[in-house]
Amino acid sequence: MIQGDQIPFYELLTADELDLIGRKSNVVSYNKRDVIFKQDTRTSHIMIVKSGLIKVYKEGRNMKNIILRIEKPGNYLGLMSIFGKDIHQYSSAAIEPSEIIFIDIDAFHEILMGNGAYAIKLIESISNQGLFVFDKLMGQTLKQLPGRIAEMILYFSEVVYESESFVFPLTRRELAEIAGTTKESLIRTLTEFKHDKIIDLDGSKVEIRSLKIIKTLNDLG
Amino acid sequence: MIQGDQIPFYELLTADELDLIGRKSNVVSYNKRDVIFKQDTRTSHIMIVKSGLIKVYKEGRNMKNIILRIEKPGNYLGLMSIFGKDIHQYSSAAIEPSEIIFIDIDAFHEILMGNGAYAIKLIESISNQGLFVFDKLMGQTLKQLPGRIAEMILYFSEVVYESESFVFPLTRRELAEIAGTTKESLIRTLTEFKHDKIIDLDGSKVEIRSLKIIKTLNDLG
DNA sequence: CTTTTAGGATGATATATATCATCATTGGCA
DNA sequence: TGCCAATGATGATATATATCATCCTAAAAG
Repeated sequence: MIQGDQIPFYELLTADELDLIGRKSNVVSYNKRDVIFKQDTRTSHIMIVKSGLIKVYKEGRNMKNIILRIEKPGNYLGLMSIFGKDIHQYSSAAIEPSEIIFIDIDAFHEILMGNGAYAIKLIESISNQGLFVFDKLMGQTLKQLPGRIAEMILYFSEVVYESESFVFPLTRRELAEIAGTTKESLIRTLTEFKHDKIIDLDGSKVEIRSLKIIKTLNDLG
Repeated sequence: MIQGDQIPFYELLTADELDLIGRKSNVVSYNKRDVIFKQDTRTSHIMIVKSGLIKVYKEGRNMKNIILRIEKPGNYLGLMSIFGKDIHQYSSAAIEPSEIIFIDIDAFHEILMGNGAYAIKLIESISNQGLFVFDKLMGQTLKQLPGRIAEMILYFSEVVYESESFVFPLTRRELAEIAGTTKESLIRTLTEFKHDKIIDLDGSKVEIRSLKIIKTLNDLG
Protein backbone atom coordinates (compact mmCIF):
# COMPACT_ATOMS: atom_id res chain seq x y z
CA MET A 1 0.00 0.00 0.00
CA ILE A 2 1.08 3.55 -0.60
CA GLN A 3 1.48 5.95 2.30
CA GLY A 4 1.27 9.62 1.50
CA ASP A 5 4.62 10.25 3.14
CA GLN A 6 6.40 8.10 0.58
CA ILE A 7 5.73 10.73 -2.06
CA PRO A 8 8.48 13.38 -2.28
CA PHE A 9 7.28 16.77 -1.00
CA TYR A 10 3.97 15.21 0.05
CA GLU A 11 3.51 18.07 2.51
CA LEU A 12 2.74 20.30 -0.47
CA LEU A 13 -0.05 18.04 -1.67
CA THR A 14 -3.68 18.31 -0.58
CA ALA A 15 -5.55 15.33 0.82
CA ASP A 16 -7.42 15.11 -2.47
CA GLU A 17 -4.22 15.05 -4.47
CA LEU A 18 -2.69 12.38 -2.26
CA ASP A 19 -5.89 10.42 -2.60
CA LEU A 20 -5.73 10.71 -6.40
CA ILE A 21 -2.17 9.41 -6.36
CA GLY A 22 -3.24 6.58 -4.06
CA ARG A 23 -5.92 5.50 -6.50
CA LYS A 24 -3.77 5.90 -9.60
CA SER A 25 -0.67 4.10 -8.45
CA ASN A 26 0.68 0.70 -7.55
CA VAL A 27 3.81 -0.81 -6.09
CA VAL A 28 6.07 -3.33 -7.81
CA SER A 29 8.81 -5.39 -6.17
CA TYR A 30 12.15 -6.17 -7.75
CA ASN A 31 14.93 -8.56 -6.93
CA LYS A 32 18.59 -7.70 -6.96
CA ARG A 33 19.73 -7.19 -10.55
CA ASP A 34 16.21 -6.84 -11.97
CA VAL A 35 15.89 -4.17 -14.63
CA ILE A 36 13.20 -1.58 -13.85
CA PHE A 37 13.20 0.25 -17.15
CA LYS A 38 15.42 0.08 -20.14
CA GLN A 39 16.97 2.80 -22.24
CA ASP A 40 15.11 3.44 -25.55
CA THR A 41 11.77 2.18 -24.28
CA ARG A 42 8.75 4.49 -23.98
CA THR A 43 8.14 6.21 -20.68
CA SER A 44 4.82 5.29 -19.13
CA HIS A 45 4.67 6.12 -15.44
CA ILE A 46 6.12 8.40 -12.83
CA MET A 47 8.27 6.23 -10.57
CA ILE A 48 9.34 6.66 -6.97
CA VAL A 49 11.76 4.44 -5.04
CA LYS A 50 9.84 3.08 -2.04
CA SER A 51 12.58 0.85 -0.69
CA GLY A 52 15.89 -0.58 -1.78
CA LEU A 53 18.66 0.89 -3.92
CA ILE A 54 18.59 1.53 -7.65
CA LYS A 55 21.35 2.17 -10.16
CA VAL A 56 20.63 4.53 -13.03
CA TYR A 57 22.93 3.96 -15.97
CA LYS A 58 23.43 4.73 -19.61
CA GLU A 59 24.29 1.91 -21.98
CA GLY A 60 26.89 2.56 -24.64
CA ARG A 61 27.95 0.31 -27.49
CA ASN A 62 30.52 -2.44 -26.95
CA MET A 63 29.04 -3.25 -23.54
CA LYS A 64 30.41 -0.10 -21.93
CA ASN A 65 28.00 1.54 -19.53
CA ILE A 66 28.28 4.45 -17.22
CA ILE A 67 26.43 4.65 -13.94
CA LEU A 68 24.90 8.08 -13.51
CA ARG A 69 23.56 7.86 -9.99
CA ILE A 70 22.31 5.61 -7.22
CA GLU A 71 18.73 6.35 -6.17
CA LYS A 72 17.58 5.90 -2.59
CA PRO A 73 14.05 5.56 -1.18
CA GLY A 74 12.02 8.74 -1.41
CA ASN A 75 13.39 9.83 -4.77
CA TYR A 76 11.85 10.01 -8.17
CA LEU A 77 13.21 7.79 -10.91
CA GLY A 78 13.57 8.67 -14.57
CA LEU A 79 11.97 12.11 -14.29
CA MET A 80 14.15 13.74 -16.91
CA SER A 81 13.28 11.23 -19.59
CA ILE A 82 9.59 11.37 -18.75
CA PHE A 83 9.43 15.14 -19.08
CA GLY A 84 12.25 15.69 -21.56
CA LYS A 85 11.62 13.12 -24.27
CA ASP A 86 9.15 10.33 -23.95
CA ILE A 87 11.71 7.67 -24.53
CA HIS A 88 13.89 6.62 -21.60
CA GLN A 89 17.37 8.00 -22.16
CA TYR A 90 18.92 5.64 -19.64
CA SER A 91 18.23 2.35 -17.89
CA SER A 92 17.73 1.50 -14.27
CA ALA A 93 18.07 -1.68 -12.25
CA ALA A 94 17.74 -2.75 -8.63
CA ILE A 95 21.04 -3.32 -6.86
CA GLU A 96 19.25 -4.78 -3.87
CA PRO A 97 15.66 -5.98 -3.37
CA SER A 98 13.56 -2.88 -4.00
CA GLU A 99 10.03 -1.60 -4.33
CA ILE A 100 8.97 1.03 -6.84
CA ILE A 101 5.79 3.09 -6.78
CA PHE A 102 4.31 3.59 -10.25
CA ILE A 103 2.02 6.58 -10.65
CA ASP A 104 -0.21 7.22 -13.61
CA ILE A 105 1.33 9.96 -15.69
CA ASP A 106 -1.94 11.77 -16.45
CA ALA A 107 -2.91 11.94 -12.79
CA PHE A 108 0.51 13.36 -12.04
CA HIS A 109 0.18 15.95 -14.79
CA GLU A 110 -3.20 16.94 -13.43
CA ILE A 111 -1.65 17.60 -10.04
CA LEU A 112 1.17 19.64 -11.49
CA MET A 113 -1.27 21.74 -13.50
CA GLY A 114 -3.15 22.73 -10.39
CA ASN A 115 -0.38 22.84 -7.81
CA GLY A 116 2.28 25.36 -8.72
CA ALA A 117 4.17 24.96 -5.47
CA TYR A 118 4.59 21.27 -6.17
CA ALA A 119 5.65 21.97 -9.74
CA ILE A 120 8.32 24.34 -8.47
CA LYS A 121 9.61 21.66 -6.09
CA LEU A 122 9.86 19.32 -9.04
CA ILE A 123 11.74 21.97 -11.01
CA GLU A 124 14.15 22.31 -8.11
CA SER A 125 14.60 18.58 -7.89
CA ILE A 126 15.29 18.13 -11.59
CA SER A 127 17.60 21.13 -11.57
CA ASN A 128 19.66 19.55 -8.83
CA GLN A 129 19.88 16.33 -10.77
CA GLY A 130 21.12 18.32 -13.74
CA LEU A 131 23.71 20.13 -11.64
CA PHE A 132 24.87 16.81 -10.26
CA VAL A 133 25.65 15.59 -13.76
CA PHE A 134 27.44 18.86 -14.52
CA ASP A 135 29.74 18.12 -11.61
CA LYS A 136 30.22 14.57 -12.75
CA LEU A 137 31.13 15.84 -16.21
CA MET A 138 33.68 18.20 -14.66
CA GLY A 139 35.14 15.32 -12.71
CA GLN A 140 35.37 13.05 -15.73
CA THR A 141 36.93 15.72 -17.86
CA LEU A 142 39.37 17.39 -15.52
CA LYS A 143 40.32 14.83 -12.90
CA GLN A 144 42.57 11.89 -13.34
CA LEU A 145 41.96 8.46 -11.97
CA PRO A 146 42.77 8.82 -8.26
CA GLY A 147 40.60 11.91 -8.10
CA ARG A 148 37.70 10.15 -9.78
CA ILE A 149 38.00 7.11 -7.51
CA ALA A 150 38.06 9.42 -4.50
CA GLU A 151 34.93 11.08 -5.87
CA MET A 152 33.23 7.70 -6.14
CA ILE A 153 34.15 6.75 -2.58
CA LEU A 154 32.90 10.10 -1.31
CA TYR A 155 29.66 9.61 -3.20
CA PHE A 156 28.96 6.38 -1.36
CA SER A 157 30.12 7.82 1.94
CA GLU A 158 28.31 11.15 1.81
CA VAL A 159 25.32 10.60 -0.41
CA VAL A 160 24.40 6.92 -0.47
CA TYR A 161 25.28 5.65 3.01
CA GLU A 162 26.06 8.81 5.00
CA SER A 163 28.76 6.94 6.86
CA GLU A 164 32.52 6.56 6.68
CA SER A 165 32.25 2.80 6.66
CA PHE A 166 30.02 0.91 4.29
CA VAL A 167 29.89 -2.00 1.89
CA PHE A 168 30.16 -1.42 -1.85
CA PRO A 169 26.84 -2.66 -3.24
CA LEU A 170 28.32 -3.12 -6.70
CA THR A 171 30.95 -5.20 -8.45
CA ARG A 172 34.35 -3.74 -9.31
CA ARG A 173 33.23 -3.48 -12.88
CA GLU A 174 30.23 -1.38 -11.84
CA LEU A 175 32.33 0.77 -9.55
CA ALA A 176 34.53 1.40 -12.56
CA GLU A 177 31.41 2.45 -14.47
CA ILE A 178 30.82 5.12 -11.84
CA ALA A 179 34.37 6.42 -12.00
CA GLY A 180 34.56 6.22 -15.78
CA THR A 181 37.40 3.74 -16.01
CA THR A 182 38.08 0.03 -16.45
CA LYS A 183 37.74 -2.57 -13.72
CA GLU A 184 41.49 -3.25 -13.76
CA SER A 185 42.41 0.39 -13.24
CA LEU A 186 39.78 0.74 -10.54
CA ILE A 187 41.11 -2.31 -8.68
CA ARG A 188 44.67 -1.05 -8.88
CA THR A 189 43.77 2.40 -7.57
CA LEU A 190 41.68 0.92 -4.77
CA THR A 191 44.54 -1.33 -3.63
CA GLU A 192 46.86 1.67 -3.80
CA PHE A 193 44.51 3.58 -1.52
CA LYS A 194 44.57 0.58 0.77
CA HIS A 195 48.36 0.34 0.84
CA ASP A 196 48.59 4.06 1.45
CA LYS A 197 46.27 3.60 4.46
CA ILE A 198 43.71 5.98 2.99
CA ILE A 199 41.01 3.34 3.24
CA ASP A 200 40.58 -0.07 4.79
CA LEU A 201 39.32 -2.50 2.21
CA ASP A 202 38.24 -6.07 2.79
CA GLY A 203 36.36 -7.42 -0.18
CA SER A 204 33.55 -4.94 -0.53
CA LYS A 205 33.78 -3.60 3.00
CA VAL A 206 35.22 -0.10 3.08
CA GLU A 207 36.26 2.10 5.92
CA ILE A 208 37.61 5.55 5.19
CA ARG A 209 40.75 6.04 7.25
CA SER A 210 41.69 9.50 6.05
CA LEU A 211 38.72 11.50 4.92
CA LYS A 212 41.05 14.44 4.56
CA ILE A 213 43.22 12.76 1.94
CA ILE A 214 40.18 11.45 0.09
CA LYS A 215 38.76 14.95 -0.04
CA THR A 216 42.05 16.41 -1.17
CA LEU A 217 42.32 13.85 -3.93
CA ASN A 218 38.76 14.63 -4.93
CA ASP A 219 39.37 18.37 -4.97
CA LEU A 220 42.78 18.50 -6.59
CA GLY A 221 42.18 15.77 -9.14
CA MET B 1 11.83 47.01 -24.87
CA ILE B 2 10.56 43.52 -24.24
CA GLN B 3 8.19 41.88 -26.68
CA GLY B 4 6.06 39.07 -25.36
CA ASP B 5 7.25 36.75 -28.09
CA GLN B 6 10.79 36.90 -26.77
CA ILE B 7 9.72 34.89 -23.74
CA PRO B 8 9.99 31.11 -24.23
CA PHE B 9 6.54 29.46 -24.45
CA TYR B 10 4.90 32.90 -24.29
CA GLU B 11 1.84 31.38 -25.92
CA LEU B 12 1.08 29.71 -22.59
CA LEU B 13 1.09 33.01 -20.74
CA THR B 14 -1.92 35.26 -20.26
CA ALA B 15 -1.86 38.92 -21.24
CA ASP B 16 -1.68 39.77 -17.54
CA GLU B 17 1.29 37.49 -16.99
CA LEU B 18 3.14 38.90 -19.99
CA ASP B 19 2.37 42.37 -18.72
CA LEU B 20 3.78 41.49 -15.30
CA ILE B 21 6.96 40.23 -16.92
CA GLY B 22 7.14 43.40 -19.00
CA ARG B 23 6.97 45.52 -15.88
CA LYS B 24 9.38 43.42 -13.87
CA SER B 25 12.14 43.02 -16.40
CA ASN B 26 14.83 44.91 -18.24
CA VAL B 27 17.30 44.31 -21.03
CA VAL B 28 21.08 44.54 -20.74
CA SER B 29 23.57 44.63 -23.61
CA TYR B 30 26.90 42.87 -23.60
CA ASN B 31 29.95 43.06 -25.81
CA LYS B 32 31.88 40.10 -27.07
CA ARG B 33 33.74 38.43 -24.17
CA ASP B 34 31.70 40.19 -21.46
CA VAL B 35 30.85 37.96 -18.53
CA ILE B 36 27.11 37.79 -17.82
CA PHE B 37 27.24 35.91 -14.55
CA LYS B 38 30.01 34.18 -12.74
CA GLN B 39 30.17 30.82 -11.01
CA ASP B 40 29.81 31.01 -7.20
CA THR B 41 27.86 34.28 -7.24
CA ARG B 42 24.29 34.46 -6.00
CA THR B 43 21.49 34.02 -8.50
CA SER B 44 19.25 37.05 -8.70
CA HIS B 45 17.19 37.07 -11.88
CA ILE B 46 15.69 34.81 -14.48
CA MET B 47 17.60 35.44 -17.69
CA ILE B 48 16.63 34.99 -21.33
CA VAL B 49 18.89 35.44 -24.34
CA LYS B 50 17.29 38.12 -26.52
CA SER B 51 20.01 38.32 -29.15
CA GLY B 52 23.57 37.15 -29.67
CA LEU B 53 25.31 33.97 -28.61
CA ILE B 54 26.33 32.95 -25.10
CA LYS B 55 28.75 30.36 -23.82
CA VAL B 56 27.91 28.58 -20.60
CA TYR B 57 30.96 27.13 -18.92
CA LYS B 58 32.22 25.67 -15.71
CA GLU B 59 35.50 26.94 -14.30
CA GLY B 60 37.88 24.41 -12.82
CA ARG B 61 41.11 25.07 -10.98
CA ASN B 62 44.39 25.60 -12.88
CA MET B 63 42.56 27.67 -15.47
CA LYS B 64 40.86 24.66 -17.02
CA ASN B 65 37.27 25.25 -18.03
CA ILE B 66 34.73 23.21 -19.81
CA ILE B 67 32.08 24.71 -22.03
CA LEU B 68 28.72 23.12 -21.31
CA ARG B 69 26.58 24.65 -24.02
CA ILE B 70 26.08 27.58 -26.35
CA GLU B 71 22.81 29.42 -25.81
CA LYS B 72 20.93 31.04 -28.66
CA PRO B 73 18.21 33.72 -28.58
CA GLY B 74 14.94 32.54 -27.13
CA ASN B 75 16.48 30.34 -24.45
CA TYR B 76 16.68 30.66 -20.72
CA LEU B 77 20.06 31.07 -19.11
CA GLY B 78 21.18 29.64 -15.80
CA LEU B 79 17.84 28.06 -14.92
CA MET B 80 19.30 25.06 -13.16
CA SER B 81 21.35 27.11 -10.74
CA ILE B 82 18.46 29.46 -10.02
CA PHE B 83 16.12 26.63 -9.10
CA GLY B 84 18.63 24.08 -7.91
CA LYS B 85 20.87 26.04 -5.58
CA ASP B 86 20.84 29.77 -5.30
CA ILE B 87 24.46 30.08 -6.17
CA HIS B 88 25.43 29.95 -9.82
CA GLN B 89 27.12 26.63 -10.49
CA TYR B 90 28.67 27.81 -13.75
CA SER B 91 29.58 31.02 -15.55
CA SER B 92 28.35 32.54 -18.78
CA ALA B 93 29.81 35.04 -21.20
CA ALA B 94 28.83 36.62 -24.51
CA ILE B 95 30.71 35.24 -27.49
CA GLU B 96 29.26 37.93 -29.72
CA PRO B 97 27.41 41.18 -28.92
CA SER B 98 24.31 40.05 -27.07
CA GLU B 99 21.26 41.25 -25.19
CA ILE B 100 19.87 39.53 -22.13
CA ILE B 101 16.43 39.97 -20.61
CA PHE B 102 16.51 40.00 -16.81
CA ILE B 103 13.24 39.09 -15.10
CA ASP B 104 12.52 39.56 -11.43
CA ILE B 105 12.64 36.18 -9.75
CA ASP B 106 9.61 36.76 -7.52
CA ALA B 107 7.41 37.79 -10.41
CA PHE B 108 8.51 34.67 -12.24
CA HIS B 109 7.75 32.50 -9.22
CA GLU B 110 4.32 34.07 -9.00
CA ILE B 111 3.59 33.11 -12.59
CA LEU B 112 4.79 29.55 -12.07
CA MET B 113 2.62 29.19 -8.98
CA GLY B 114 -0.49 30.09 -10.93
CA ASN B 115 0.27 28.64 -14.33
CA GLY B 116 0.84 24.89 -14.19
CA ALA B 117 1.06 24.52 -17.94
CA TYR B 118 3.95 26.94 -18.01
CA ALA B 119 5.63 25.22 -15.09
CA ILE B 120 5.41 21.92 -16.94
CA LYS B 121 7.03 23.48 -20.01
CA LEU B 122 9.82 24.66 -17.79
CA ILE B 123 10.19 21.18 -16.33
CA GLU B 124 10.44 19.83 -19.87
CA SER B 125 12.99 22.43 -20.81
CA ILE B 126 15.21 21.78 -17.78
CA SER B 127 14.86 18.04 -18.27
CA ASN B 128 16.15 18.35 -21.80
CA GLN B 129 19.10 20.39 -20.60
CA GLY B 130 19.84 17.64 -18.12
CA LEU B 131 19.61 14.94 -20.76
CA PHE B 132 21.93 16.96 -22.97
CA VAL B 133 24.60 16.89 -20.27
CA PHE B 134 24.05 13.14 -19.80
CA ASP B 135 24.90 12.70 -23.45
CA LYS B 136 27.91 14.92 -23.13
CA LEU B 137 29.08 12.87 -20.18
CA MET B 138 28.70 9.70 -22.23
CA GLY B 139 30.71 11.26 -25.01
CA GLN B 140 33.48 12.41 -22.69
CA THR B 141 33.70 9.07 -20.98
CA LEU B 142 33.36 6.60 -23.81
CA LYS B 143 34.58 8.35 -26.96
CA GLN B 144 38.11 9.12 -27.87
CA LEU B 145 39.32 12.32 -29.37
CA PRO B 146 38.20 12.11 -32.99
CA GLY B 147 34.73 11.12 -31.83
CA ARG B 148 34.55 14.04 -29.42
CA ILE B 149 35.78 16.52 -32.04
CA ALA B 150 33.18 15.16 -34.48
CA GLU B 151 30.59 15.65 -31.76
CA MET B 152 31.66 19.25 -31.32
CA ILE B 153 31.50 19.95 -35.06
CA LEU B 154 28.04 18.37 -35.25
CA TYR B 155 26.92 20.50 -32.32
CA PHE B 156 27.75 23.68 -34.20
CA SER B 157 26.34 22.35 -37.43
CA GLU B 158 23.08 20.94 -36.13
CA VAL B 159 22.30 22.91 -33.00
CA VAL B 160 24.01 26.28 -33.13
CA TYR B 161 24.04 27.22 -36.82
CA GLU B 162 21.80 24.63 -38.48
CA SER B 163 24.08 24.62 -41.50
CA GLU B 164 26.91 22.52 -42.87
CA SER B 165 29.10 25.56 -43.29
CA PHE B 166 29.73 28.04 -40.55
CA VAL B 167 32.41 29.99 -38.73
CA PHE B 168 33.67 28.82 -35.35
CA PRO B 169 32.77 31.63 -32.95
CA LEU B 170 35.40 30.52 -30.47
CA THR B 171 39.16 30.19 -30.21
CA ARG B 172 40.85 26.81 -30.54
CA ARG B 173 41.34 26.77 -26.82
CA GLU B 174 37.61 27.22 -26.29
CA LEU B 175 36.77 24.60 -28.90
CA ALA B 176 39.01 22.27 -26.92
CA GLU B 177 37.01 23.17 -23.82
CA ILE B 178 33.90 21.91 -25.58
CA ALA B 179 35.52 18.65 -26.66
CA GLY B 180 37.24 18.11 -23.33
CA THR B 181 40.81 18.17 -24.58
CA THR B 182 43.77 20.52 -24.98
CA LYS B 183 44.12 23.13 -27.70
CA GLU B 184 47.08 21.27 -29.24
CA SER B 185 45.21 18.01 -29.54
CA LEU B 186 42.18 19.79 -30.93
CA ILE B 187 44.25 21.57 -33.57
CA ARG B 188 45.94 18.33 -34.60
CA THR B 189 42.64 16.47 -34.94
CA LEU B 190 41.08 19.34 -36.87
CA THR B 191 43.99 19.42 -39.35
CA GLU B 192 43.73 15.66 -39.69
CA PHE B 193 40.05 16.01 -40.55
CA LYS B 194 41.08 18.62 -43.10
CA HIS B 195 43.74 16.42 -44.70
CA ASP B 196 41.31 13.52 -44.80
CA LYS B 197 38.88 15.79 -46.68
CA ILE B 198 36.23 15.37 -44.01
CA ILE B 199 35.98 19.12 -43.55
CA ASP B 200 37.25 22.24 -45.27
CA LEU B 201 38.94 24.49 -42.79
CA ASP B 202 40.24 27.98 -43.38
CA GLY B 203 40.99 29.73 -40.13
CA SER B 204 37.67 29.54 -38.37
CA LYS B 205 35.60 28.93 -41.49
CA VAL B 206 34.33 25.37 -41.61
CA GLU B 207 32.52 23.46 -44.29
CA ILE B 208 31.55 19.87 -43.67
CA ARG B 209 32.54 17.84 -46.70
CA SER B 210 31.46 14.43 -45.47
CA LEU B 211 28.64 14.60 -42.99
CA LYS B 212 28.50 10.83 -43.16
CA ILE B 213 32.04 10.34 -41.88
CA ILE B 214 31.54 12.98 -39.18
CA LYS B 215 28.44 11.18 -38.00
CA THR B 216 30.17 7.82 -38.07
CA LEU B 217 33.05 9.20 -36.02
CA ASN B 218 30.55 10.69 -33.60
CA ASP B 219 28.62 7.44 -33.28
CA LEU B 220 31.47 4.96 -33.12
CA GLY B 221 33.76 7.12 -31.00
C1' DC C 1 29.70 -33.60 -8.24
C1' DT C 2 32.03 -31.79 -11.79
C1' DT C 3 32.31 -28.14 -15.02
C1' DT C 4 31.68 -23.65 -16.43
C1' DT C 5 31.39 -18.89 -15.70
C1' DA C 6 31.86 -14.41 -13.30
C1' DG C 7 34.45 -11.76 -10.22
C1' DG C 8 38.75 -10.22 -8.33
C1' DA C 9 43.68 -9.43 -8.50
C1' DT C 10 48.18 -8.48 -10.61
C1' DG C 11 51.86 -8.07 -14.18
C1' DA C 12 53.49 -6.81 -18.92
C1' DT C 13 52.72 -4.01 -22.77
C1' DA C 14 50.63 -0.72 -25.95
C1' DT C 15 48.83 3.65 -27.07
C1' DA C 16 46.23 7.83 -27.04
C1' DT C 17 46.80 12.13 -25.73
C1' DA C 18 48.82 15.50 -22.52
C1' DT C 19 52.80 18.18 -21.86
C1' DC C 20 56.70 20.86 -23.20
C1' DA C 21 59.03 23.54 -26.55
C1' DT C 22 59.42 26.43 -30.49
C1' DC C 23 57.99 29.65 -34.00
C1' DA C 24 54.99 32.42 -36.93
C1' DT C 25 51.10 35.54 -37.05
C1' DT C 26 47.86 38.61 -35.40
C1' DG C 27 45.75 42.26 -32.92
C1' DG C 28 45.28 45.21 -29.04
C1' DC C 29 46.87 49.06 -26.79
C1' DA C 30 50.38 52.11 -24.88
C1' DT D 1 53.80 52.96 -34.98
C1' DG D 2 55.78 49.54 -32.57
C1' DC D 3 55.62 46.20 -28.86
C1' DC D 4 53.69 42.60 -26.00
C1' DA D 5 50.33 39.11 -25.31
C1' DA D 6 47.29 35.90 -27.27
C1' DT D 7 46.44 32.66 -30.86
C1' DG D 8 47.49 29.08 -34.09
C1' DA D 9 50.43 25.49 -35.66
C1' DT D 10 53.70 21.65 -35.42
C1' DG D 11 57.31 18.51 -33.56
C1' DA D 12 59.42 15.77 -29.71
C1' DT D 13 58.66 13.51 -25.53
C1' DA D 14 56.41 11.83 -21.37
C1' DT D 15 52.88 9.43 -19.03
C1' DA D 16 48.50 7.88 -17.43
C1' DT D 17 45.67 4.44 -18.19
C1' DA D 18 43.67 1.06 -21.37
C1' DT D 19 44.41 -3.42 -23.12
C1' DC D 20 45.91 -8.13 -23.00
C1' DA D 21 47.14 -12.09 -20.48
C1' DT D 22 47.16 -15.11 -16.58
C1' DC D 23 45.80 -16.95 -12.20
C1' DC D 24 42.82 -17.70 -8.26
C1' DT D 25 38.45 -18.24 -6.01
C1' DA D 26 33.68 -18.72 -5.53
C1' DA D 27 29.31 -19.30 -7.29
C1' DA D 28 26.20 -21.05 -10.81
C1' DA D 29 24.97 -24.48 -14.01
C1' DG D 30 24.91 -28.93 -16.17
